[in-house]
Amino acid sequence: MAVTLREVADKAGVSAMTVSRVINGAAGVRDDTKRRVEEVIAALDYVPNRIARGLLSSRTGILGLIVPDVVNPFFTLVVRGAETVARRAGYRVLLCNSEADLALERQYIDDMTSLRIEGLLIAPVGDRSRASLLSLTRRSFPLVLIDRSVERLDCDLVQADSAAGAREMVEHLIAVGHRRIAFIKGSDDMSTSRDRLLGYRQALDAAAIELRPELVFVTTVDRIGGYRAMQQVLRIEPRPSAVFTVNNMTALGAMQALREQGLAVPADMALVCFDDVEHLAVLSPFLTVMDQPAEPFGTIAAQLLLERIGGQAGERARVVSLKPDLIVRQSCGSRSAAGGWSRDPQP
Amino acid sequence: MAVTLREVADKAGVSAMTVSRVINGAAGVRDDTKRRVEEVIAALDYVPNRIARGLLSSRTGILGLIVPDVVNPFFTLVVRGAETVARRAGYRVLLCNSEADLALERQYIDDMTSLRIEGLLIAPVGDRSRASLLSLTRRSFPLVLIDRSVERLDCDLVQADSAAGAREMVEHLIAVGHRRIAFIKGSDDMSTSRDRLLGYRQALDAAAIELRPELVFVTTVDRIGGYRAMQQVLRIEPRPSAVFTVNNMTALGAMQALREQGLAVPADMALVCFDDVEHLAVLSPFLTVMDQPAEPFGTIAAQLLLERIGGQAGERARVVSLKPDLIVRQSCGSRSAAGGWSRDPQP
DNA sequence: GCCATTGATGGTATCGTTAACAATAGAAAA
DNA sequence: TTTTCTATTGTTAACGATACCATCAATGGC
Repeated sequence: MAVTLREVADKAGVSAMTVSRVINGAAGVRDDTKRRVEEVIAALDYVPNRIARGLLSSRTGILGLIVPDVVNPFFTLVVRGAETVARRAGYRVLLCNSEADLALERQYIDDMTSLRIEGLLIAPVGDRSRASLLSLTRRSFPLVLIDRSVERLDCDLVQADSAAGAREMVEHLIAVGHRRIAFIKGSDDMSTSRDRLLGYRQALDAAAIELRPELVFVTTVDRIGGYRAMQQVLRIEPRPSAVFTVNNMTALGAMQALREQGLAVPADMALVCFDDVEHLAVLSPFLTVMDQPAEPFGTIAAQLLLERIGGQAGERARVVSLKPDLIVRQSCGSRSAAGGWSRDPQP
Repeated sequence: MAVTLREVADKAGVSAMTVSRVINGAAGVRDDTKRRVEEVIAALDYVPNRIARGLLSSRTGILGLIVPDVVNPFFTLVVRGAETVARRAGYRVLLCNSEADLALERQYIDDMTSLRIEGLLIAPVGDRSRASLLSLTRRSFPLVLIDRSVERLDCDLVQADSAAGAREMVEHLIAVGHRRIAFIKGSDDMSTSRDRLLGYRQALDAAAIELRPELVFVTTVDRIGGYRAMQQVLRIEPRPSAVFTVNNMTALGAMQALREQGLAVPADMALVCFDDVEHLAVLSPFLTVMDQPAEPFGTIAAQLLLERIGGQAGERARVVSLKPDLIVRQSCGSRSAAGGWSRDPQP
């Protein structure tokens, strides 16, 4: 169907090898031969078959990227960052959406392996992703984890300092007067949930506030999860005065639940979360958040991966911890930093 | 490096062909042989090499998807839709972000062709994408355009009825009392900009309002473009009472410019746009928009593409026009449909 | 008991490209 | 002139999987 190198060779009256040399800019081709071949290539609209090339060289020029939810603005930015770096290095990115489904994630990993991607960037579903990933690390396949670590899996990782971030955020809540603070988190299978719980605990401890297990809600880390969890929060007596949700999507769901009950933020309930909600911040910046540098997650992870592919990384796993940033806006009734507009995105 | 079929064959004491048969579930393998091979496959963690397979069959199982901006929630949803349908049909999606850059787009198209993707979904940069796409259509390569048509390029297309949508939206503005309405649009190179301008014109005509060229602003269809255009709008005397922006990102930028000037929506200026801003609608639904069914854009386009790949589509190009939906909220000072909350996303 | 038939398995060529080596021609050196 | 060299081009094999045909043993029918 598509034009092959051999057809070009025939039409140009040379051997396949000569055409190959022309394509790859190799030396040892006479100028007029080269010109003739190039003319035929242009005439036939010939494009080399990377698949065939890949078979021979096992260099496909493709990187895999698996995220649990492409629609989450955090991951969208990660994707953009990774893609940009990959492109500059001459790689394409094969993007897949695991939908936080372990079986689907496994299938994608197998598929990508089978397509001979040269390396994998992944924000894993959780610790149970270990089995799938282990088969990669065992044969030292280039692999970088994003956002979430996996227990007992020793490999490159780009994450935020979740515990410190959570602690700072909860300390802020305490500082502005909250003492009954609920925490909406994801499964303990995810390192981010564990780490943020730790920070929550530390902040409470430091303020000598008892951690009440009935104020910790476990749910799925998406909008619907946040929505349901907030409904549960609202059934608690006495009602907490503040809620800390584990990420942006759960915060959105939580907001929605509050709104449906006619409750206002921060008047009736303070609300904070991890991750900014990019576009939202522009339009009506009021949610106080622990912003993670999403795009750098992608760029740094891609760089680590490229280094590993290039054999420039040693045996040892490298862990990059990025510092999240507290952006104080208006969602926790803080009087200490009214507005906080200065930290908002510039056009 | 990776385990090959031949290694499995050797270890199992059979020929390569037999292993191939087992992998593909072909008949004609004795049960005990099959079992033995399967054991070796499991033991060696063997995964068939799709690249090699692809070389022989020219079926790589990869679809290409090129969008101008992955971060735009509209395209994010398109991606999700397309990916879901592709996966169900056993295909992977290679996603690339053209960043509305023609040269980059061309490079991606060439790269993907070279990787022997089986079909391409693309939201093209604009009419000037024609040259790149023509080389595909000429050899009837499976291709579906998303969101934007390309002049004089006859191929499958999934779009919204932009003209009708724009007209309805501007008519709404007129109905609630606006007569001096600015329009922030993208380059005429994009069909969506042309079509929406047409709708704008029709609505004005129908109301016997003269279209004033100085109220039409051309910019890039991203946040910064909307921001700059709105700054220009604010310099016009007398100031328009309403602004219609061509998409969600320009609306965000426009909002930002307004906020910086301390202007309120809709009190000081009405604002409407095409595309909803998903997450935003949940948190503080106030922007009146012409919502496009983003995810169906992706699913339908993918279906059309799969049909074409499967040879179930005829010669003729198929054009699917999806109806956008006016969601009236509070950003144009409408009293006729106060709130409009009923149309907002449910959890 | 012999040949046809069936079922299981192996051998070979192939996909498009390239690495490694071979071969040719003309030029330079002897 | 003959040899050696260099520049250019061609040949062969290989990457991993599979289609196609060949082979072989066992079975059944006569």
